[in-house]
Amino acid sequence: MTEQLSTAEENYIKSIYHLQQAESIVSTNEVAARLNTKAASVTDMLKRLNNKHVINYEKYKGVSLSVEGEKIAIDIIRKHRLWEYFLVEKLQFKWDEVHEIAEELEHITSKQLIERLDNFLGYPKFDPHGDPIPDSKGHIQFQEQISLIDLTIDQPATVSAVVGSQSSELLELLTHKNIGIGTRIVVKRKFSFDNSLEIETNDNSKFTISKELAMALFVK
Amino acid sequence: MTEQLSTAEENYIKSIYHLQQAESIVSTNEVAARLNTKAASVTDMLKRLNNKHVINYEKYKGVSLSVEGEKIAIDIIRKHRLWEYFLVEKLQFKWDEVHEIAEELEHITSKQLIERLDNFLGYPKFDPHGDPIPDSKGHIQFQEQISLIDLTIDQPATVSAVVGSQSSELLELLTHKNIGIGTRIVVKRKFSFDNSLEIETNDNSKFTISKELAMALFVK
DNA sequence: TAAATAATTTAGATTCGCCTAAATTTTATT
DNA sequence: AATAAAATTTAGGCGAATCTAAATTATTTA
Repeated sequence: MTEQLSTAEENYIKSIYHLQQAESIVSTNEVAARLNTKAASVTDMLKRLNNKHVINYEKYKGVSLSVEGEKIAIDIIRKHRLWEYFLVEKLQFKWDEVHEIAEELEHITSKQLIERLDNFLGYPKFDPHGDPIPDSKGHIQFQEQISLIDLTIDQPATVSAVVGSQSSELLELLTHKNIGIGTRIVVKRKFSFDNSLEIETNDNSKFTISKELAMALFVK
Repeated sequence: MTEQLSTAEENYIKSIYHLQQAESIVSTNEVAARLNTKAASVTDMLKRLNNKHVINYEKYKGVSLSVEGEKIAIDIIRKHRLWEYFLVEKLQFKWDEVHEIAEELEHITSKQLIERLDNFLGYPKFDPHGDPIPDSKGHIQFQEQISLIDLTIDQPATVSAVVGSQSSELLELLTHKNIGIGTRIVVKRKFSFDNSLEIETNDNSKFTISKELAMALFVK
């Protein structure tokens, strides 16, 4: 289909994909900020990617992925998230240690490799951060994720993502409270004074968490 | 210690290492042939690597690895062979399918990753082709390997390498006879007429193999 | 050993991916 | 709407890694 892309090209495509989640048209400066590079370098690359038909780009008009480009982006994301899953589940890395390594592994080209890895891992649907892993056809299982703060009382749910998962302070708190991706939670009471929640988890323990923490936890 | 090396630089170092197994001083043309590149490109790179002190190089005098360079080479080979082991043992690849993929994986930089992978795999000593895997300190367990054709009668041994393992004809024959790396073999008789051998394997089957096959099998 | 041949290096280009500085276009503000 | 500010692109350059063609050095052979 498409010829081999360089690592740099793949990183641009991935960035544009992620930026497009917020707004369908992405600016040169946004891409530059995300990739820690200069706007002039981005313009250069956009011209090249445009020639390869993986993006739609017009001078001064911003950029978006073509259908082809979106396929490529999803494929890279699939690889990234499968490797993250592997690193956490098989090699015992913590979920906040795997991103950098997966950034490298996601550029390994073998199609066979990723299919077999997927099989070896048991076709996981979500990565260690709770983000969905696209399947081999590029289908992404989108899911309603709501903040724990908005969860109905007595409605069981599973922690599927943590916003700001890069913060070690947050990680410390979660470790202490024994909460992670996959933890089952039921909200038992809501205290309107400070918006804190009384919750019950997996291990039958019942305790209160702050508004701040509840807002950082997403469940499905 | 040393700054980050590019993939290209690492590949040059690895090539020089392997070529040095045959002769301690390696020529520009030998490197060029091994890397499918031109002699002029090699000269360029040798100058660069020389400046980084990972090789010993003098114009027209050939090249050899410095102590530092050899460490780097062994580290890359360790990564390559561990990944090959992973691909065969965990992802069910055949041993003749993994080289290319490992060529990419060997350049992933994380030290932690490779140590954890090693642990996950159970600290294997030999890769699927029977080549030794250097340990985390760079020690390589060298082993006497002899051709099966030279093995003493009634002396049990284990298949540790196959020469010409890239040939699919050979692979076909080995699959049919159910012989692979790790197969235990005892030579029961030698027939001087055609130098064929009667052997007994793991699974208690007894059969004859040709001189050609015996010469391709190495045991320890 | 002198000439022929082979190996290696140098010179000069090219592409990729990046940079800075200057020019241009778009957007926001008065 | 005119001008100021912000965003973007162009121009020109640089280092890495490669190439071809020409020059140089080493080796082989007659």
